[in-house]
Amino acid sequence: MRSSLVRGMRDILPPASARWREVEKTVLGVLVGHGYQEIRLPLIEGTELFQRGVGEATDLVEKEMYSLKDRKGKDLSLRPEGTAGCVRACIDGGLLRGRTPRLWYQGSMFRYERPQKGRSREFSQIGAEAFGLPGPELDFELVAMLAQAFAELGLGPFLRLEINSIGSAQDRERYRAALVSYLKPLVEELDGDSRRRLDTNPLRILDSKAESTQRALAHAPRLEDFLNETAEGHFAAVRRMLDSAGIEYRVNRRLVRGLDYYNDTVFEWVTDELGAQAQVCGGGRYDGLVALLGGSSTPAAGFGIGLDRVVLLHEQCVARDYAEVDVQCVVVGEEHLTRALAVADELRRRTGLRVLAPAAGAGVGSQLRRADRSGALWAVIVGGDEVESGRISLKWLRERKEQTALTVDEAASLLASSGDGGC
RNA sequence: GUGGAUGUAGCUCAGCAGGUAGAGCCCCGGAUUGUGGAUCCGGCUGUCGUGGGUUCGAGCCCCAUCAUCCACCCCA
Repeated sequence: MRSSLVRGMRDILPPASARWREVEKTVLGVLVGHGYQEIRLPLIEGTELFQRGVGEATDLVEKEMYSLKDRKGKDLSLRPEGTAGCVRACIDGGLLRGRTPRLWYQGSMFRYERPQKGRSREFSQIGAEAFGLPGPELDFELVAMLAQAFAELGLGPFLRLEINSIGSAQDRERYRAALVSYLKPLVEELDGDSRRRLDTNPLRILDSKAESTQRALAHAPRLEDFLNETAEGHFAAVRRMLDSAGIEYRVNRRLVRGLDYYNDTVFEWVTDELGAQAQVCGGGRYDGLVALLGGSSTPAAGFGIGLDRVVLLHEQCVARDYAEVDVQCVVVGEEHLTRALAVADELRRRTGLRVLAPAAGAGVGSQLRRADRSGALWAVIVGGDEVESGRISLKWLRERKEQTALTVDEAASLLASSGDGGC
């Protein structure tokens, strides 16, 4: 019996992997350019980290975690998101003492959900988290980096930024009470999920898609009326900065996050191109989380980018041909294989290009056909004529140029001035 | 977790009152014995998702199962 891929997992094969590389490189370039440093985190954490950090009542913790017991019975979980683990690591590593680290990480997250396009059980995120900065300029910085990254990827026209402020925990507590007492008499009109949430997580009712629920919410109290002055001022400042930077956004007063740790500014990037899996990025401020997880009270904010969805969108919206190599070395006659290998090696070292070694045993025609298909820009031919004259033949595969005989040295400097080595 | 659709070659798909599998693309070779892309010629490729059942006979019918997709849900 042939073994098969586990449900909800996915392989990323070439050439799709090249696209992943490009997306990752672009996003990370922006983060690094803003002074964010890499932090590497474990895939497994104690289950209670997520229960406390993300929130007991969230769907994520309630029913989507890959949880297991190790051999001594300790409760562990594969990370379903990155923020809690990052905060834990910062506390453990003493990173927050008198410093304001800006960090990025990338890697797999795991959630046990029904798989769909854009939603697999293992998925990849790039996350950024910044600590110790209470001001609105951090919220702005995070959003601005995302706007830049998405623009560089050519995805600007397909994405929309939505932002909101959900105030402090106290604000939400007061609002929650008001919302519940407003909805209680209307219970009959709510959909099943929303009814359950009335007790567990009433704010999530706000972004229910059920029509009857949205009707029932028509005259509900509004969260923005419950925000304290500081939260109002903070949100206004963030918006001013976005305005003056020319970053477009929509204030969505119904936007609430599914994870409990957020406060004040929250945001999402959404697209209409991916069906139901519309959200490609989400984030916000979480000033209370560090203290909640046992560190000293530290303001913080961050985001997570759903890379699978961004890559999917990129695939749909940005045409690309990813070449496998830059130069294909072609050998004519097996007796010249050693020479050809040496040429390939020298070109590799001198140019930094991707140079594919020659395949002995195949005819010149088929070697060139493969070179053509691989997307290589050049073929370098080594055979009897070349060995005799002490040169190689350089052939342009994508341009109308005459094939020329050059010394390896000349070829190397010519090639070095073009191309960037692929990845 | 709920509801629905779909699984045939590497890819896109055809196949029919149930009679034992086909096309295009791809790939390989040749025309052109040291030159790719176009054209022409030839060739290779299948547990018909898996297991069971009905039948003389199942890709097609029935049951189960697995996977994918869509919506719900959930989030990134």
